[in-house]
Amino acid sequence: MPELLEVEIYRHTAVRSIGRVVAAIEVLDPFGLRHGSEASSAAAIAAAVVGSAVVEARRRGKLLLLDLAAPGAAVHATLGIRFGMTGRLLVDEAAGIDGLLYSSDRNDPAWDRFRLRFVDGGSLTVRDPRRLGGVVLDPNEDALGIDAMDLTRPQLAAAVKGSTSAVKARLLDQHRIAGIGNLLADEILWRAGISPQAEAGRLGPARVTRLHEAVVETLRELGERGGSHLGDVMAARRPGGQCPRDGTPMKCAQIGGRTTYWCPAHQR
DNA sequence: ATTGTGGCCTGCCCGC
DNA sequence: TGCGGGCAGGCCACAA
Repeated sequence: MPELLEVEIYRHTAVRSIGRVVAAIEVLDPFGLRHGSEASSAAAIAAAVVGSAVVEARRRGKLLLLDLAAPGAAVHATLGIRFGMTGRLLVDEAAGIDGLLYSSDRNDPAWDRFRLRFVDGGSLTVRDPRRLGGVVLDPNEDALGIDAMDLTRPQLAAAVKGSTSAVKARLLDQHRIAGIGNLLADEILWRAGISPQAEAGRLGPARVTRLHEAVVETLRELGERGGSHLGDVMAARRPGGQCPRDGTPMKCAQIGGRTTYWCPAHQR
């Protein structure tokens, strides 16, 4: 569920854990510890974090990063948290985001997958029904591209240059630009008036500029509104939906492996 | 190297 | 009411 905007909210929530020493970890599920080549064991995570304090809460794309240091010492470990499609973050049992769109308002403690217990009695919890998220010790942050919040026009131009794939697939490629998910991609392309199917490498300078402006504007505006699901095109992302700009029936197809909606009239 | 595909997981909604 | 199918805001391993 979370795209960059939601993970940024989680980061703000995680700031409340700064300065607090970890007493123990709880792995309530094999959650995430199976995750790919970067998988970490519960024992390795415990050894790295117990007795240390969270000193910084950072974010790169959709990856939340908690830096840990022993009292008076330098950072020696970083805990990376991925939220998959349905993960939430709770600190001291308060959810970072309430009333999520993607599923019901249920918010069941049975879905708790990972927890840091602090010596002050509080906690930081990852709650993830579908278990598509994960926790990794010292993740390779540079495997992710530039954070979409910091994206410059030249960086966007470099990200699409020479690619034969659909522009939407490029926007979703976390190795090049980190943080844009399926809903943000559809909103950005709708605002830019660019078809998600357009070949990335064939976008001219004017279209790259428009796309960059749409990225900046979309992140700012939807950030102010409070989430990736609050875009103008969201209501039209359904069978029978009509473009909010010109009333044209929206098209729907799988692009970049994800369900995509766009307006065939004004997105070219 | 790039690009596309299948699969991982579970909850929810729709139609029968 | 119960059940099956399809869908979901992500990402990884794998194949061509």
